[in-house]
Amino acid sequence: MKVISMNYNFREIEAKWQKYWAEHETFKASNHSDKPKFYALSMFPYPSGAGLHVGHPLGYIATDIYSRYKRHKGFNVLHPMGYDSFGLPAEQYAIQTGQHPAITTENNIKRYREQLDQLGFSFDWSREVRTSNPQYYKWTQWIFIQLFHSWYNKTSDKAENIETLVSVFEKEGNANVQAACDDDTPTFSASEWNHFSAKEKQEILLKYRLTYLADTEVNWCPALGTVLANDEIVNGVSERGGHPVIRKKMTQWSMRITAYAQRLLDGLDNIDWPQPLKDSQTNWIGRSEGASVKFKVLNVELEDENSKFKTQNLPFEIEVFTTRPDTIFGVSFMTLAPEHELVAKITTPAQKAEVEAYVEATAKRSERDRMADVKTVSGVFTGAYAEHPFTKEPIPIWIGDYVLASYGTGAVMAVPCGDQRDYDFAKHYNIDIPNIFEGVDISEEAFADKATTIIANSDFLNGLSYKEATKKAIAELEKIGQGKGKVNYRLRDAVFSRQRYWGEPFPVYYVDGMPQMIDLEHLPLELPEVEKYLPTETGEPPLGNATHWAWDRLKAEVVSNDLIDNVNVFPLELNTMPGWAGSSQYFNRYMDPRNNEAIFSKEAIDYWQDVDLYIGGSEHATGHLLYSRFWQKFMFDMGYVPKDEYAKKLINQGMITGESAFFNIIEGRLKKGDEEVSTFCQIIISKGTYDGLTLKKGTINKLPKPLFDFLNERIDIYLDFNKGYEGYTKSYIAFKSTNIDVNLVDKEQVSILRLLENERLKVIGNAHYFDGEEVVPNEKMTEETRANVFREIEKMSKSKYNVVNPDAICEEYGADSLRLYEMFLGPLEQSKPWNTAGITGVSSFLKKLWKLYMPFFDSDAERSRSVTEAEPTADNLKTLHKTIKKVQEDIEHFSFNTSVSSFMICVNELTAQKCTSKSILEPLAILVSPYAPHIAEELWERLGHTESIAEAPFPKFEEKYLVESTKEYPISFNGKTRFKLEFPADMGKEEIEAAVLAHEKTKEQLQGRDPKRIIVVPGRIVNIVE
RNA sequence: GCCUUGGUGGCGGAAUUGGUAGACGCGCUGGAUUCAAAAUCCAGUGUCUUCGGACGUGUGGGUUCGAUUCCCACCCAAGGUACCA
Repeated sequence: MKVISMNYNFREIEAKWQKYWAEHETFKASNHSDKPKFYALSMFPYPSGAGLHVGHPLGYIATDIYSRYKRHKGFNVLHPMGYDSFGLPAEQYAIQTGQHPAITTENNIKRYREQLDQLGFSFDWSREVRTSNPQYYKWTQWIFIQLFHSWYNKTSDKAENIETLVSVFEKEGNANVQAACDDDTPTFSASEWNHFSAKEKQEILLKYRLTYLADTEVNWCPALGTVLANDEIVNGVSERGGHPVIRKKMTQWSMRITAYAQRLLDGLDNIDWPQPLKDSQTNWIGRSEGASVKFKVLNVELEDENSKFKTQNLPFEIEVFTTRPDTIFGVSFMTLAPEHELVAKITTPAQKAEVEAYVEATAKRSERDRMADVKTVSGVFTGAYAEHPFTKEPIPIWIGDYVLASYGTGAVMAVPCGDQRDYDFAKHYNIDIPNIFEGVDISEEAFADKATTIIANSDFLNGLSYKEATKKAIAELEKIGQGKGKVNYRLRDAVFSRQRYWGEPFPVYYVDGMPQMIDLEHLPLELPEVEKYLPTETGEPPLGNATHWAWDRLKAEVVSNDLIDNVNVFPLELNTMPGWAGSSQYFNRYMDPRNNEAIFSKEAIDYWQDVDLYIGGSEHATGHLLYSRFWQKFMFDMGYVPKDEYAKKLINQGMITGESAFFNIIEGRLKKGDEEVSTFCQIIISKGTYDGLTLKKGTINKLPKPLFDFLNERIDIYLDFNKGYEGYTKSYIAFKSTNIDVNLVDKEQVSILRLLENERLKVIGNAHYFDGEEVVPNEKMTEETRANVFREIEKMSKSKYNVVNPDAICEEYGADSLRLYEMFLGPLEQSKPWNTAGITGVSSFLKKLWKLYMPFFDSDAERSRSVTEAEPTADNLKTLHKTIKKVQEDIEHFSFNTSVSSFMICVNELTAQKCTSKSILEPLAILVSPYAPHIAEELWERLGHTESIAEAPFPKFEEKYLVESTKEYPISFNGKTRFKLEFPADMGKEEIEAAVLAHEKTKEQLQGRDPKRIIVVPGRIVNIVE
C-alpha cells in the first residue's frame, strides 16, 4: 500500500467520492418505494454572475445533513436542486452587452454547478429544473391558463371552473353570486346576461377570473422600465438599483390573491414555520375587523347663503371602513384621499382652486416623499358636508394625503378623540374634537386604548365597552341601512405583468382587445428572439421588438407580425411574467420533472405529497413564500395536489455576515474659512489612536507630537511646491477608510505597499504609517511594512469587498472541513460572522478522526485484524453511545453546531482511550457521514465495505452503556457550588443528606452554624440553606 | 412608532423539564519537537484577589432552597413593517 494513502489527503478523497456518487447515481430518488418518503428542499438559487460565497451553502449544507441522516434512518429521500433562472441581472447584462440572457444564464449555471459539486451535496441531479427552460415554463403557462379559467366561489370557499359561473349567470344572473370579483362589477339578470355580446360577456368574466386583465394603479419604475411588486420596493425605491418608483395606471395582468386572504391567514396555524415569518405574512395580509359605514353627502349649493344647511341629499355617498364603529358619535369630519373619485364631484366652487392645487401637488409627490414626511399635517376643505347617520348633523369633508387611496375605500370617518392622526389633523385645522370617552382627558392626545374604553356622549352607546358598543353600533347601522360589519384586508391583488424580456411569455393573444388563451396542446409558447432587450421606441415592452410574435389560430403557431389580420392571425401579449411565477410550483415539479404530459403525474404527487423540510432565507417571507402558498391552495382546489400547504416545516437559515476591514486615516489639509484643500498627505493610524482623538478634525497642533511633527513638515514641503495658500491654517481630518479587500488581509495586517497594485486602493498605498511611536514615511517602507486593520461586521457582498469564496476554502481545507465549519459557526437560524481563521479547529478534528482509523490501513492483515477486532471497553461504548444520542437529538432539533462539538469530544475521548475497535469505529463513521460525507465514505471503504455508506443504518442508541454506578454530586450552599462529593447512583435522599452533613468540608463551610434546610435532588444536586 | 428575534470570556458559541455557567473551537501565554518555519503534541487561559476567597450570563426589581433559564420594568442591537382608518 502506498504511503500517501496513510495520510488524510482530502483532495484525493473528495474527488474520488464525488465521482463515485455521480457515476453510481447514489442519490437518485425513486417515485416507487416501500420505504417511507422524505422530501427535503433548499430554496433554489438565482444563478448570479458573482458565483457562490460562503454564506450561500449554509442552508444547503443543513438540508444535505438532514437528507443524509434520513437515508441512514431508512427513508426514501427526495433532495433536488435547480435554478430560478429568469431574472433581471441577466437581462440588464444583455442590455449592456447584447449577449443573450440565455447564454449568460447558462454560463452562470455551469459555474454554480461546479461550486455545488465540490461541496459534496447529495442532490438528485437527474431532477434538476430551470425556470427559464421551455419544458419547465410550459407548466408555468399551464397554471396561468388554469387560473384564467377559474373564479372564486365564496359560498363553497374555493376556486371553481369559470363554466360553473357562466351557467349560474345564464340561469339567474349574478345577484346571488358570492364571488371574489372586482369592486365595479355591475349587477345583471339572466336575461341581461344572455343578451350581452360575446365581448361584453368576456369583459364581465374578467372581473371574476383568478388571473385577470385590468387597469391598475401600479408601481412604475421609469429607470428599470417596468412595474414592480410591493415587495420589490424598499423604502419607496426599487429593491434592485434603488431607483424611484411612481404610481401609474396601466393595463396589467393581476392575480386575485385577495380571494385567498383568509385561507392564507388560517393556513399559518397548520404549518411549522418560524414565528417571525408567520408574523410578517400576517401583517402583509393585514386583516382588520370593523364596519363599513355609508355617509350621505349633503347638498352643498346653498352653503354660501349663510342659511341653515339644506338637507336635500345629493346622490352621493361616501363609504368608509372603520375598525372603531363604537366611536361613531365622535366623528367631527371626514377625510378623503386626494385621488378619491368623489373629490371632483363634491368640491364647492369656492374651494375648487385650492382643492385642485392640493390634488395636483399630491400627485406630483413621489411615494418616497409622502412616506418620508409623516409628521407634516396637510389637507384642504372641500366645502362639502356629509350627514352623520345618527345625529343627522353636517360633517365637513376634507381631503388629506394621510388617507391612502389604496387602502379600504380611500376615505375615513375621522374621530379625533380616538385616533392620533385624526387628532393632529383636527388640531392643525381647528376642527372640533368632541370627547366620547368617559373619564378620559383628551386635551393633549387622542385616546386609542380599546380595553379601557367606556363610551359617553353617544346616545344609545353610552356606558358601553368597546366590544358592546361596536356590536350595537353595527346593529343600528344595519337597521338604517347605512352600514354593516366588514372584514378588510391590506393585501392587494398581485400585479403579474412585467415589461421585461427575460421572463415567461404569457400564453395569450388578443382578439378584438380581449385576451384569448392558447390551447394547452400548443404549449410552451417560447420566448421570441429580439434585436434589442430595451423597450420599443413607442414604449412597448421588449417583446414589442420581436418581428415574429403573432399567433396564427388556424396553424396554431407563432408567425410573423406582418401576417396579423385579426381574422386568423392575432397579436400576442408583449408582457412577461414576474420572477415569482416560476418559483411558485417548482417544489411540486421536482416530483416528476421530465413529464411532458402533465405538470406531474398523479402517482408522483400521491407518493411525495408535500415538502417535509424546506430551508431558505427569510427575505422571501412576503414574496415567494406567500405567492407559492396561494398557488398551492389553488392547485388544491382544482384537485391537482393533495395538500393545501406544500411545506410542513420551514427553517430560515441565518445570514453569514462578513468581517469588513478598514484603516483609520489622518489627512493633512489646508483650511481657510469654509474652504478646505487636501495636501494629499495621508497617514494610516491605529483604531486606538483614532479613538483617542478628541476631535476628528481641527488644526494640527491638536494632534499627538509625532503626528504633528510629521504633518507639519510634510505640509511645509507641500506649500513649497504649491503657491497661493497664504492665510490658510494647517489642519487635519481623521476618517475611516474605504473597505480594504479582505483577501489582502493576513492575520489582521495588510502590507501597505502592496495596496499600490490595487487600482481602488492606490491612494492608501501611498500613505504613511504611524505605528504608535513614530511615523514611517511611505518612501522608507518595504513590502514587509504592515498595518493593522480593524473589523466591522457587514452583510457579505461584493460591493463591500468582504466576500469569502468557498472554492479557496475547499482548496486549502477541503469540502468536509468547510461543511463542518459552516455548521460549527453557530445555530442555523441565527446570523453569524464569518472568520476563516477558525476553520483550523474542524480541520484538525478531521485529521484526528482519520488517525483513529490508522490500524485499518495496516498492510499486515494479520496484525491489523488482531487490533481492530478487539472487544470494545466500557469507556469506548459509553463514549460512542453518548455521541449517538447527542447527534441524533441534535439533527432532529436542527442543532447542527452542537453535534460538531460532540464529534470532537468523541474523537478526543476515543483517542485518549486508544480505541482501535471496529465495533466502535464503524458506527462512528456513519454518525459523521451526514456532516463530512467524503471522509466517512473513505473510512467506510477502508473498514472493508464495498457499498456506499449512504444507506448504512444509523447506529442504535442503547441506554445501558450510559448507566453510571456513582454520581458526583455538586454540594452547594445557598445555591453556590462549593465542592463535589461522589456517592453511589442508587443512594437514597436521607443517606445522602446524612453523608453530606457528616463530611468535613461541610462542617468547614458551615463553621458551626446550623443549616436551615437541606435540599437533595437525587441524581442532580445537594443544596444546603444556611 | 409597532411586530419579531437576540444580548453569556478577547472571539464564534455551549448549558435539551429551574439544578456544577463558560462545553467545543478560535485566539492568546508558556513548554516540547525543529538548524529554522509550518505542522504536531503537552500545560494554562471569565474577572478581581490580601491566594482565604469574592464577583460574574445587557440593567434594575421579583418568584424560588436554587434563575443564563420563569415573571415585571427598562436599555441596547439586528431583521421586518409603517400615515392601514
